[in-house]
Amino acid sequence: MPETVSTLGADDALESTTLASRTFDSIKADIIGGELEQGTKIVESDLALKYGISRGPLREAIHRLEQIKLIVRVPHAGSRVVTLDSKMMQDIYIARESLEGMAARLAARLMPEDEIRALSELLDQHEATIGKTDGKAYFQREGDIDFHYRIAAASRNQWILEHLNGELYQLIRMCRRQSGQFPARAQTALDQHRQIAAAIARRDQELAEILMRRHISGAWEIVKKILEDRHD
Amino acid sequence: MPETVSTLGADDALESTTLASRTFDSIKADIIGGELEQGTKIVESDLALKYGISRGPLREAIHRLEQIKLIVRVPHAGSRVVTLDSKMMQDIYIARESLEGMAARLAARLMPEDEIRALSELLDQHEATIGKTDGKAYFQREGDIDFHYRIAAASRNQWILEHLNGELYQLIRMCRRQSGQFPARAQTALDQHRQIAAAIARRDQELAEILMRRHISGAWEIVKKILEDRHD
DNA sequence: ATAGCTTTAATTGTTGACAATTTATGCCTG
DNA sequence: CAGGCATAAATTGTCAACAATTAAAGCTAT
Repeated sequence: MPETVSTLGADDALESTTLASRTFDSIKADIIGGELEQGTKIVESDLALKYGISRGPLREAIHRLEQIKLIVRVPHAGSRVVTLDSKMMQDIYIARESLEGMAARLAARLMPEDEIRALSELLDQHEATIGKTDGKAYFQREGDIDFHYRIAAASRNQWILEHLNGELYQLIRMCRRQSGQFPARAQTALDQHRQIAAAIARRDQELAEILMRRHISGAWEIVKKILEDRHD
Repeated sequence: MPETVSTLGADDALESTTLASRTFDSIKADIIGGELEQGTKIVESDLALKYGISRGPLREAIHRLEQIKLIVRVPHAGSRVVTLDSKMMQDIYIARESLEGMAARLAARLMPEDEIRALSELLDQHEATIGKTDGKAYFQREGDIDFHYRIAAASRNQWILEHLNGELYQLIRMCRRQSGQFPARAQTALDQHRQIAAAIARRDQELAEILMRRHISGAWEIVKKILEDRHD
């Protein structure tokens, strides 16, 4: 089992510096993991008790979760776990298409050769994983995010990186959990990843951006279809 | 003096529902306006006293300002007003180019006819303003943001709209204040706005996106040059 | 005189109590 | 019996005191 989750940098830091920060991570994990179901009412006193802290830091955690759009909050009324409807998912995928397309363009210009090599090796690992596990969904997905994360990081654009990694990828994880498994797409995705990596290696900015955008909008079309089929 | 600031939706709500929210708006205005200079150390007790509230809501305001990147905060050490260096500005303009390009594409697809007409009338007002005031900088700038805001809104993409309006436009305002005036560009910008509006009216998604991206990357080139000339 | 350690002050993180607002309950009236 | 007003409960917003951590000042030793 290859250790491809190393560069993720999201679920680390459980031993963080502050109570609010740790609680933020915990709740985030609970929401993404599904322990806290979508639409659940968040009651500050209850959660404070549950996580064994006082309401102060908990409020801070909630506010940060609101910024990430994992929680919606109406003043004086309370907050609930976000419920992802089709429209919101579409908005997220479109924003991601735009930002990651630009990231791929920048990566083609700026990614150093050794990182490009490492990216290629990562895709080799993915191919091996697909062969072995017949597309065991979980690792595929984390591997997919790992690929996208590396390109975002290679853009050397702090704003884009933070918003992809801190916000959009979390929501994408939730979208995927909601729309269930689609292991058939594993090989297709890998092929597209290879093409994108090749464009970056060739320093073809234009193509890298186009391929990335096509890759993501394609992913959205799949998710969209699944959601439509379900609601009939 | 035409009232073109109506659709802005940013500096409104001084009579908001909660203390933290009002304070957030006040501090934000003070930072953008320059009363709180870049790099200023933020001391919670001092600010709480200055704004006449307790540290609780003030902390919430600070955290929100941190999310918007108007304040940088290191745990246990304190927070300062952000200092915009050239790299950060570039990151912001690039992110904006990506997102607004996509917004323009979506607007070309989705903007209703009456909004397109209103957009055109807005540009007429801008032209009149340029003629009358010989490019009085302030109104030009707010007018410019007004134009861009309408397109972002027309994208009907909540994520993009919130992040442009809530985060990037504020930072752009700071960038502009820092790089000083350049009234010569007023007519150029207006021409480009006209072309973008025309592409949207023609429902030409591809062209609308390309023109918007060119418009913004051009704006960055100007700002960049000013910053370089200054530091020599 | 300076480098490094110790002690002190300033600032942030956390807590529990209090005030304001909203939502739910129940009573009264038409 | 239904609708609306008044009251009560629950929940969020705000405050001021306390604990923990970091930055600064002062001191000693080389």
